[in-house]
Order: sequence, then structure tokens, then C-alpha cells
Amino acid sequence: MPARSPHRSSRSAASRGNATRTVAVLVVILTVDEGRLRVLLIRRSAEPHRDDWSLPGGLLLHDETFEAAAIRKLEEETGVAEVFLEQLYTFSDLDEQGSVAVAYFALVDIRQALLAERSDWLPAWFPVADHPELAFKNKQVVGYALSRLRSKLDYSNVAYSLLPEEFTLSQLQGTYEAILGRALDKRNFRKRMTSVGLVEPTGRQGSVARHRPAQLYRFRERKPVVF
Amino acid sequence: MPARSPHRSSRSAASRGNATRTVAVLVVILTVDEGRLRVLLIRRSAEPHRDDWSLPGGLLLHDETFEAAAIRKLEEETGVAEVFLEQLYTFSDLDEQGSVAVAYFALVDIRQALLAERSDWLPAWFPVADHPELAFKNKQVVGYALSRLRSKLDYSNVAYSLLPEEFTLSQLQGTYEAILGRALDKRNFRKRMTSVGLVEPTGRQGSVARHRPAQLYRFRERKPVVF
DNA sequence: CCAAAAGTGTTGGCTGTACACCCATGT
DNA sequence: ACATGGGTGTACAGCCAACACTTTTGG
Repeated sequence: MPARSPHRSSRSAASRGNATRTVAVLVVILTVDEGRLRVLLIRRSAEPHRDDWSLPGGLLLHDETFEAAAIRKLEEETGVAEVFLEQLYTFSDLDEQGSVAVAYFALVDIRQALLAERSDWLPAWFPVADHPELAFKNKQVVGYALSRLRSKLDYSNVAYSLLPEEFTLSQLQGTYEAILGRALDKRNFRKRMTSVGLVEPTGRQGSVARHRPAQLYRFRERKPVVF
Repeated sequence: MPARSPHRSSRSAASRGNATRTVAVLVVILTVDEGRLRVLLIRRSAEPHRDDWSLPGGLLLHDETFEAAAIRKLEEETGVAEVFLEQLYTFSDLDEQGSVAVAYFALVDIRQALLAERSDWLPAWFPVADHPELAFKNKQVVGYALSRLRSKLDYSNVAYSLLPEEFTLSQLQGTYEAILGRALDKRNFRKRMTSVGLVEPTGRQGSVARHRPAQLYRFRERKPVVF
């Protein structure tokens, strides 16, 4: 424990600059469709970056919290609510004006999402692995959401938000495979899902594919749970 | 795939409220000293919550990023830089004015931290498990930092920032125990640390305690790495 | 000589992974 | 009949947790 000399004094209040900024929210909305993980993008109709694709987002309303704004944006674009939504990261350098953007990510069931029908700012789903160039630094944000999702998949039930209430284990496995980008062993997958208590069988059977009827399962919890 | 009717239209720009807010940074600075995990608190000299303890923080300077502001605050309070620092969470409801606060957390080596010497706003270390009431919702923020730290401890090398460059395995174990709040088995701990390649022996020995000299180790990387 | 910390291996249980075949249904 | 997806068990390997004693040094 060296006894060093006293150092820097506290900064004076006089040196403060502009402590107010414009604040916005960004939402990375992900779904799984046709075996691929997809992200919702909109085409910008305003400058800057007019006609570029970008993540949905916008300024906060008066007195609105970030979470409320994220929920509002999600609802505006997809019509769904009550899905998995989590804060991702906060950026203060996405543009050159030092505006503040809080990114969220959300997982939606493609069957329940109805994209907003607008002529401008039209939203569309793109494969995460193969999407167009994005405005600002939105590509980083998508990448961040993807890595967060992949790591959560292992030890949580986030996938509940990507599927209908009842589903077959094959559908669930397909969802996992689309997110992880690799094939999984069927027997090991089923063993783990049931032994960890993530899902439980309903009584019912359903014929999802056009072949043999299959046992339907549901998530034990339809809100975020970690294991 | 039900064909539902078109829904909500895009929100008009006219309904936007104040999209500018005051923005601040909060830093949860943690250390391990005398076998306990401790957090740095300052006593507020200004309203609101005058004389209450709170986390260090403050408004952003002109054009400053959140990360830069967090580093600046950390340096003001402890005199250290180049430590582990990570964004934690962003709040828009800590006070009633809807101001935005981005919380960071940092890990510092108590031997290198020299607290700022001020008569007002004096900083002090408190055990995380037993600290005074805090202003605003700072207690939540500390709790969040703690859980993040605990989960990172397992699969990363964050502890590098809590120890000097060279240390004994017993010191390292003590650090882990302080953070996790429970005793660890010495043999298992050593096995894991070395087998995972987190630390490596230096040639040297040191006599940290007042007894038998011990092998000194160092972290292979002194920046964040995950395993 | 006593107190305090350093150092060192083995075992059992659990978990994750690899791997192949038959069955029911619809076309 | 055949194509498609549903459903099932075992064996091996690696990882983690439990567990106790000897050595060295300083006081």
C-alpha cells in the first residue's frame, strides 16, 4: 500500500457542455421463417441515408421510457405485443451529432406478425445472414443482437416468443437450428428440452406437416426464464 | 396463416414530444478489499437527496460519448484508468424528470485506487452486501452490476482488473470467493484456473502473506477475454 | 512448537455428444 | 411404393464436485 501524493481535484461544474441530447430507440426485430433467422428492416424515406435499409426506430415521445418506445415501435411495425423484448446496448456515436440511441431486441412469431402496410418506410424481412447494406452502424447492432440471442438460447426459454403456443418438437428444433446456424441431433435435442423442463407435452396431437401426426408441446413459461 | 385486416398506420410526426433529454452516466466501481466485495459511493452535497450516499456519476460533456464520460468519472474518483469497464444498463426512469442515465460498471485493484480527496462529495468504499441506503434507484443498479459480475466471473477473465499484475493463486481464489460470497475448493480452483489457460506462472516467487513463499501467477491477457 | 498458508490426486456422478433404425401417414 | 417426418436408447468422454494430508516458513 504505497502512500502516493494527493491527485486530481474534482472537476468544476463550469466546464459542463451540452448535457441534453436527442434520444431515440432502435429495435432489432427477429423472427424465424422458412428455416432462416430474419430481421425486420425498413427503407428510409427521409434524409440522411434516404432509401437505405435500416432498423426501425425513432425518437422518444414526451415522458416516454425507452422500453415503452420500443414496445410502441414494435407494435407499429408488426402489430404484436407481449413478446420477448430486451435492452441490448446504448450508443452515443451512431451518427455524428452525438445523439443517443438505445437498441432493443425483440423476438416475434412470424405467424402473428402482420407488417405495417405503408407505401413509404415499408418494412420487410431479410435473412440475418444475408441482408442489404444498412444505414448508420446498424449492421453492428444486428450482429450484437444475434450473438446475444445465440447465447441466451442455451440457458433460457427465449424461443417461446418465436413459436405459436403449441408446436411440435421438430418445429422447435428447426427454430433452434435456424438461430444457431447448424444442425442439431434430434434425440439429444428432445432429451434436453424435456429433461430440463423447458417444454411439456399438451394432450393434443397436431398434423403440422402433411404426414404423421405429432405430439404438441408448449413452453412451461411464456415469459423469460433462465436455467 | 390467418389473413387479418390491415392495421395501424404509421404515427404522424406531429405527435412527437420532447425528444431531447438530459443525459448522464453512472458508474458502479467495484473492488475487493479485506475479503469483501466493495462498491465506491459518494455523499451527495447537492439536492435532491442531499447527504445521501449514491453512485458516482454526472452529466455528459459536450460531444462526449458515454464510454468517455464513464472513464472520466472513474479517473476522477479513483485515479485509475485502463481497467475493466463495461456498459451495464440504460435507465430512463431513475428520477421523475425522465432523464437518461447509462450505467457502467468497472473493476479496480484497491492497491492502485487512490480516492479523490475532497471535503464534499467524499468517496468511500462500502461492502456491497452491507451498504447504506442509496439515492434514486441506485440500489437496483448495484444489484445488477453484482449479478453481471458473478456470471462473467465463470467464463471470462474479468478478475484481472481486481489484482496486481502478479499474484498468488490464493489471492486469486480469495478474490473469487469475495465476489461469489462462498468458499471454493482449493484444488479444484487451481486445476480449473491453470487448465483453462486463464493464468500462467511467472518465474518468480513472492511472500505475500507472512509465511511460506508462493508461486506468482499472471493473467495471460489483461483485457477482457471469454472462454 | 505453533499458526498460517502452499501445494498436491483420485473417485464418482452427471452431462453432453455421437450414432441408426423402425413406424405412421399421405400422395 | 415411396417420401416425409415422428419417435426412440446406448455408450463413451469430459467436466465438476467432493474430499485430507504434508510441507514450509515466520513468530
